[in-house]
Amino acid sequence: MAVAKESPPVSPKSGVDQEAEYRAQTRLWLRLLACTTLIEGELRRRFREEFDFTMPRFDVLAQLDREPSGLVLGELPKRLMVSAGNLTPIVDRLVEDGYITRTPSNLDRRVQIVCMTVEGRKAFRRMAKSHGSWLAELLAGFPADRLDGLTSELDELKGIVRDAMQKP
Amino acid sequence: MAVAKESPPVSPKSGVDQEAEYRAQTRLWLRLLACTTLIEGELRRRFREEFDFTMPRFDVLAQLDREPSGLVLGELPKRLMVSAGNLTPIVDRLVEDGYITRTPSNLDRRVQIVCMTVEGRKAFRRMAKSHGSWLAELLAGFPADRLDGLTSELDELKGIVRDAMQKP
DNA sequence: CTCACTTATTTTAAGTATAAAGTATCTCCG
DNA sequence: CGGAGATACTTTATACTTAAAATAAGTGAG
Repeated sequence: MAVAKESPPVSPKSGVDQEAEYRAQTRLWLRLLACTTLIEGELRRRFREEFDFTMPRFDVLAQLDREPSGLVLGELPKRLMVSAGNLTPIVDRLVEDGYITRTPSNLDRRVQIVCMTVEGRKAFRRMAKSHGSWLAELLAGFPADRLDGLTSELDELKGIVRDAMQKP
Repeated sequence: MAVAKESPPVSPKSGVDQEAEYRAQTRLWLRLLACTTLIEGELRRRFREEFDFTMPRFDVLAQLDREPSGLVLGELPKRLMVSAGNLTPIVDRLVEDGYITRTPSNLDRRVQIVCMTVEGRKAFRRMAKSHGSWLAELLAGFPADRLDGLTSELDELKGIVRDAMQKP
């Protein structure tokens, strides 16, 4: 089947161009990381100061807010892109603090259903409002008519990266 | 990984437009976060599998690689945008494992100079090479002629966010 | 039925992260 | 000088994170 000794490059770019593309890719990655770190850090700080709350806890509530009938616990790690083991103590504390309930399913005793409580929902809405205005404040300087364009590009990037991860 | 829904406007624009901008900002933030999480997770996984190494450790080496004469320890938290206390155990382990040295300055005994060892530099170069090709693999599908444009936009965004954080 | 498999969740070990308090050293004003 | 305050770094307490092992419950082939 294979004939050539050294498999020919998929894209026959010359060394210099390839080097340049490498650097451009690295720059993109570093910028992406810097932006996210910067915003995330600021949001985290404010969550802590204003509400004595953390972002992972908020993220769980955000998922449950749109599910009035609750969610199978196992759905959370998938949606939040975190490991299952990570979620256990976070959910524990949210239950303990009265924001959510955790009920075993009676169809399958391995499964648990998590559901926001009334107080949880109230607290979430209050925090979500602040979260939104903090974000608006941080991003205010970015031209409104270019928000969607940038979002699309990132969407595209996300799809590309996901595909690249799927293949092997 | 904050995931908020929408809430009322903040700046003195009116109604519908403001709502729309608000949602566009949230979408942008979620996409940014998703891209970074996705790429970071994959890079972390590979670092671990291939080199039994972590990204924070790699990041420290990356900073020291460009400083043949070493770096004042206090410079690291600034460059890496992490807290100083966080760095202590990471640097400890890198010293322990022989990748770097930590020497007290004799001009100011509070100050420490960290410097890569020969083996550290060798290990770093090997890992950096893989890091680069992993990134190239993940980003390969993104048009090379648009890399710089996206990077510029993120650069701009970073500046805007930083300014917004400065003001208060 | 039962034993191997699968699935849902928790536990554990190791590492990363922050904020805040602590220690040591330096600087400089009075 | 000498002590107040600044600076460099570490320690502590708490929380998040993953990978991998453990537990527990369902599923299905023989």
